[in-house]
Amino acid sequence: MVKKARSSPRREEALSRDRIVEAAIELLDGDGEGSLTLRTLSERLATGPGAIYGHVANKSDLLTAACDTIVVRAVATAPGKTPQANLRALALAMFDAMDAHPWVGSALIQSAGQMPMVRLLERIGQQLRALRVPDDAQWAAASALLHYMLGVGGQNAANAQFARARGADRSDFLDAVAAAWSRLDPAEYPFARSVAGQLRAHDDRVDFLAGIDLILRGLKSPRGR
Amino acid sequence: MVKKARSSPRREEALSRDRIVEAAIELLDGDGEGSLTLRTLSERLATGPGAIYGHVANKSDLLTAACDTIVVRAVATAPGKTPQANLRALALAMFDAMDAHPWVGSALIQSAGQMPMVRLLERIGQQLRALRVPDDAQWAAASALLHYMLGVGGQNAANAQFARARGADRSDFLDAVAAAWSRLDPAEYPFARSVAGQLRAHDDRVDFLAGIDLILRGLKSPRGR
DNA sequence: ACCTGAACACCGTTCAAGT
DNA sequence: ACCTGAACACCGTTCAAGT
Repeated sequence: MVKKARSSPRREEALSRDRIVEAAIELLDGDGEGSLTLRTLSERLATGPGAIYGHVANKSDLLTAACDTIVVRAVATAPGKTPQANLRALALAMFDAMDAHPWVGSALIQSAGQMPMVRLLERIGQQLRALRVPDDAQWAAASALLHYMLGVGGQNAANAQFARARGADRSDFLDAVAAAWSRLDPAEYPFARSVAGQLRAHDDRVDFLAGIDLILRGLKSPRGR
Repeated sequence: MVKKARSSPRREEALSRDRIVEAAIELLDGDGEGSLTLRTLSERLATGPGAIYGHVANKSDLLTAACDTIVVRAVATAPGKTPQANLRALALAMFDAMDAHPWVGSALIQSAGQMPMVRLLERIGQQLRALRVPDDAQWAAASALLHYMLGVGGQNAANAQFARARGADRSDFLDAVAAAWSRLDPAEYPFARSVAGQLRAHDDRVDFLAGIDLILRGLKSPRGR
């Protein structure tokens, strides 16, 4: 927790991309998305802001690299017995990663078409092949699963940042949302109001998996109207 | 296209929240997410940056309000014959809105728990009730549909911004992504590589609807393993 | 009461100067 | 070759001063 104890914290190890990314993850995990600044980062690395650009193209590249580090760990789950089990395990691993590192959700969305997203898409696609999903249905299925995960992750990240900005924790945030939804016009917002009361009781992790299962069920049922 | 023709462009109409939001939308649509600045906005409104804070709490509030304006229009679709038809129409209206205004996707994700998102959730929930989805399954279904839409929208927004940053259009961007995916290790990324070639041929709108239909199919099929 | 716009406290990024 | 850190061109936001 001590921030600058030593007056001349000369670096022992040389600056490297890995060390920079690692420090960025620590910053993001510790104090949220807003705390990652080229200045705070270079301070933590005991260097100047310019030095970082020797190893990283720009801030966006850095964020994608940090995100990729987390995703690599998350998708490296032990293979299960069935493709369904693998998909569920992958989904839960990603949920847990995005829950532990709330900034990953938004970084993942921002990294459209780049490595972290491709890793995820690849794992999903491979399990769909193992599930013997027809070739012409694989893309739609993979895309649905991927975008669903991205949506949940992005929303999770927004919630976390919103709560942090108000100095509140997740629980206070949910209370505030539930209260706001309860104040909506009953004639116009019956569903939101009915859901508001249950908002607090829900387990996001269970809900997330229920969404995955819903999509997987759709995959097994016959196509066409 | 002329930016400052008159030297003293005195405002005719008084400043109002609506006029500010309207100008913000024009800026966002015209030059992308990065172009919305309190300074550019106040310039366009022929006032100082401070004046805007009399009608809008902060930039985040402004972005949410702009997003809400678009969402209100999009969800106001004529009722169809069946709940399924309504859900598909709602999904397509949202896709078209997020396609025409690429910044809406990220604004929607950022506005966690606030009006634009609630409007969407409410429309989805009402159709699920009409579909006679059991009470205890409504939340999971609504959440899956909502998060899927958010994921696609967010990804769309990221693509658009990425392409704009490179001065490329959507087509160039897709070419670059397809080329990058084709360069991946065939042993490790068979799925991404197989999909890379088709990337250009896909119609995002059709794919989006396919995802919605996949979730709806899952809803109709029996639960449990 | 509302607007104005200079000022504050930041950003990401660059690049001459150092080692 | 690599690091340093001042400097540049911006941000969102505030607030004394004006009307």
